[in-house]
Amino acid sequence: MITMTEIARLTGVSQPTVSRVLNGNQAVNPKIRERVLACAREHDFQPNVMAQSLVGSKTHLIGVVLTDISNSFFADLVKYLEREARASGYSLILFNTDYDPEHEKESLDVVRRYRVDGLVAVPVDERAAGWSGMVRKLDIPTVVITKKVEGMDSVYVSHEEAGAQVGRHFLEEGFEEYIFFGNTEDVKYQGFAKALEKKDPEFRRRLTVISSKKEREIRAALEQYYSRERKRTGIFAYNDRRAVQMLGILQRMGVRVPEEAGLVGFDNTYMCEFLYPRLSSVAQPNEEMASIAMGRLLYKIAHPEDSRTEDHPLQAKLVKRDSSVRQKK
Amino acid sequence: MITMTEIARLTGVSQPTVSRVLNGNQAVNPKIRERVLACAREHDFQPNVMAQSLVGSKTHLIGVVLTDISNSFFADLVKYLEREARASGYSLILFNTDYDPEHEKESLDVVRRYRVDGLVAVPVDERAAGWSGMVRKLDIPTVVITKKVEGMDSVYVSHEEAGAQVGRHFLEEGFEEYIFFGNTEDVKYQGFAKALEKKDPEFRRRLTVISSKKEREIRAALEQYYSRERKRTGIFAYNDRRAVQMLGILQRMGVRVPEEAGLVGFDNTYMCEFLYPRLSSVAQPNEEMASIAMGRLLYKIAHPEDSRTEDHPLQAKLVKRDSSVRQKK
DNA sequence: TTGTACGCGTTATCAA
DNA sequence: TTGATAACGCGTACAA
Repeated sequence: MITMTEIARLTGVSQPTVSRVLNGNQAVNPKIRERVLACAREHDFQPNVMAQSLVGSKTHLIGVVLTDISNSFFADLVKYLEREARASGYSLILFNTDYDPEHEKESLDVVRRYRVDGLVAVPVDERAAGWSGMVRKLDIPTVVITKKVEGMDSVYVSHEEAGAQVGRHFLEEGFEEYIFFGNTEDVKYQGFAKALEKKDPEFRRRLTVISSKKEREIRAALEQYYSRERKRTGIFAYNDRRAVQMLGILQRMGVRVPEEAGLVGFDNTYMCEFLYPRLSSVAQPNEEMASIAMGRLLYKIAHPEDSRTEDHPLQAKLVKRDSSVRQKK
Repeated sequence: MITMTEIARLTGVSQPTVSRVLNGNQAVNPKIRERVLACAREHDFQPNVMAQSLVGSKTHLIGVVLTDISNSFFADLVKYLEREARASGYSLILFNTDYDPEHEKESLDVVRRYRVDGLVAVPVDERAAGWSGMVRKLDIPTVVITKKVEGMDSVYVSHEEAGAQVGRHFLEEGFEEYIFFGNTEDVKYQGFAKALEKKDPEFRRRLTVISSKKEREIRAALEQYYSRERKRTGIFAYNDRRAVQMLGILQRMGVRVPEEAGLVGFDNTYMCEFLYPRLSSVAQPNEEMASIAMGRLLYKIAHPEDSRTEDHPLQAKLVKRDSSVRQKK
């Protein structure tokens, strides 16, 4: 691949002159300018970013370290992050930790080796011993996304409030028993439970939790659940994947949705609109989240002296659809 | 961030010695070795890849330029590509073209600027004037994935054969009328049509094509379709997204699946197993595809003198589920 | 307006 | 076994 020095040789000028022409900084003799530009175009010159960053100490790379790119929620996020980065002349170097702290550690090392200008991280477990210390020690402008980490810039959706929205929705719709499909350590669950408890201090007696991801076990749990007489049940699944799974199982069991069981998912993925019945789901503002995160990151890169830390809680929004709303008329 | 020169200063040796210690190449005085290693550990030294590549002319970067990361099929692919790359000490620099040739061109420029060691590409339109010329001119080891490009290494699934499988499946299951939901320029369609035509030269009279992505239009088309008496209809959707959409519409219309209409999707995404009825779909061997592509790419990087080009057509496999198979018993 | 000289952080080649 | 020294491709101060 052609270099500035090579172009300089071909056009009979010095390398810095070529640099000046190509960067359009200072004034140069129009004739030389043309000659150099022509030569550069002819050989399709592209500056070596590696060399540029070596001298300029800017790599124009943003490290993205996340847990699972195959999850369409994150894939979506990456798409928007890439768009924002590209618009500002940055590129993404991507790492998938697969929820493995080892991979995460490894990725952070590599990220440092590339001297990325900034880092967008979705931690495997932000509460794990030393995670935030580890990241802070990298000394790279960082924004945590989808999670809140104390003392670090975080852009996230309040899962607690989101869960509460679902709880309130269930109350409005007159559900009287509840199933949470997921892990109760999830903040979504906390908010959900709190909202319900507020109206009904004894709601836990009317709550069933299903955590398994295996169809057989889920089905068994549901069959046991339905082995007694039930009132209208509101089911909250911790993401759309699980919600679709749940919907399928309910349908196979012959439970009518939403008449007997209302269902709400999380992430508002494209299929919500397609399913029958259409699936209610909590929408996270993905594009906004990516945009704010990248905007904040670029600001931090541009203002390294500003060591303040910002918290960006965003609002999720429950999109109510047929799966949890009683048919009118 | 600490450098070798800095470590050299701190430990009172020369910088090349530090390099030797850290790379473990040549023998060095054990005492010095320890001293240097200790210092490196203490400051968590990570070599500057930019500097390394400047001299070594290897960046350990693989450029990934694809059309739409938010499509879970590609997201899945990226996950496996990343895994393979990581295993060989490479990292991914990711570009999302969003099906825009401008973005694609731009991405390829940036990829060159970073002097990536290899490129994995999903072209926006591999038949577009100059695409393959453009990529070839980059002079970077490249593997095209999911598409076949003459004269370039390609790893892909034969969509023609995949479509044919669906056609044969419809024949076996006794469908007598057909809907193709997608664009007829798609090779899937060609294979599908050919397979059916073989048995029934006049099958086109029994074929309806729906290309719109808008629910209203699709529904209108279906209503028109069902305005006359119909035999059992086999519907082939060009991907699972569309298949789910189609399924929802059919269910809303009260068309029974698979009794009145059989449905087959494409990509075999996770939800196929969850839906009711479970969705038949053509499975592409994603992991294998990523693994072969990356393997081939690494080979080409390691053997730049070998300019042969390899074609890797893989077999898709139709996974038959309830949505297209008559219930037994 | 242009060229010389230097430095960024490494690796590699020498000579010591 | 170690240390000078050059080189990679570029940007930038400085001198001309």
